[in-house]
Amino acid sequence: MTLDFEGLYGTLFEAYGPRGWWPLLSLAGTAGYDADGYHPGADVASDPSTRFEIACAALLAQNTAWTNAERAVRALLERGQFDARRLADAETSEIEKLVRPAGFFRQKAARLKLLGRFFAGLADRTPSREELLSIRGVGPETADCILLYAYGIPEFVADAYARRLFARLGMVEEGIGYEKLRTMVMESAAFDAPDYGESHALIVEHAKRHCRAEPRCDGCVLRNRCAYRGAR
DNA sequence: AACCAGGACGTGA
DNA sequence: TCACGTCATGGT
Repeated sequence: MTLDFEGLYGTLFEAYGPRGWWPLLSLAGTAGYDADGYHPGADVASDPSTRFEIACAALLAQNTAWTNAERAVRALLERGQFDARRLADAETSEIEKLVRPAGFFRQKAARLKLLGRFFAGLADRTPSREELLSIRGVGPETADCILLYAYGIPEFVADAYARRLFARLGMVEEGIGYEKLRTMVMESAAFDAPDYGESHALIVEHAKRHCRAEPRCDGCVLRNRCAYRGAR
């Protein structure tokens, strides 16, 4: 089986255009950013609070619809402004209240505080993938999103959408794990961080529109390459 | 009214 | 190692 990742990227980019990830609600409405924080073509501001916002948002979005995670991010924004130490020292019950719409709110509140403690101690240093993975609540996808979108480090985000899409396209075996797909893609493609960032956003977009759990193949630009062709 | 959503972790085999 | 249960809100 062949893994034409670059061809897939080209097709999705042509279909959907730049997505402007990671959405930064703290900058929503400012120059280059739309009302939901998306910023196609704009540079990611890389100050500590913006990086911490991305890390928190990535954690809040775990196995949760973005619309729900977004509410929690907005609530945190209105209060803590994503100062890591302030969040680390905040009352747990207070954080729980703010992040409730994101689901798993007790877990996420506790883990956000741990994330705050970590980032407060990090200062200006760039964390390693291993360091991020050692934080309770930060798994491979969250770590890669932080490295990619907050620090501009090239990482392929091999999330559930990517694994489902690639498997349906016949590019990888069914049931492939996160690390294996990440490695396969990164060994096959010489992408920089902006391209990996775009590819992940494009895959999410495509998976939401068409390659859902129950596929909606009408209008899918990948139909002619896909085993699901004609199935639905 | 089940099912799904931009996962991670603890447990037991 | 890996399969499975748990965590929880909100839209379709």
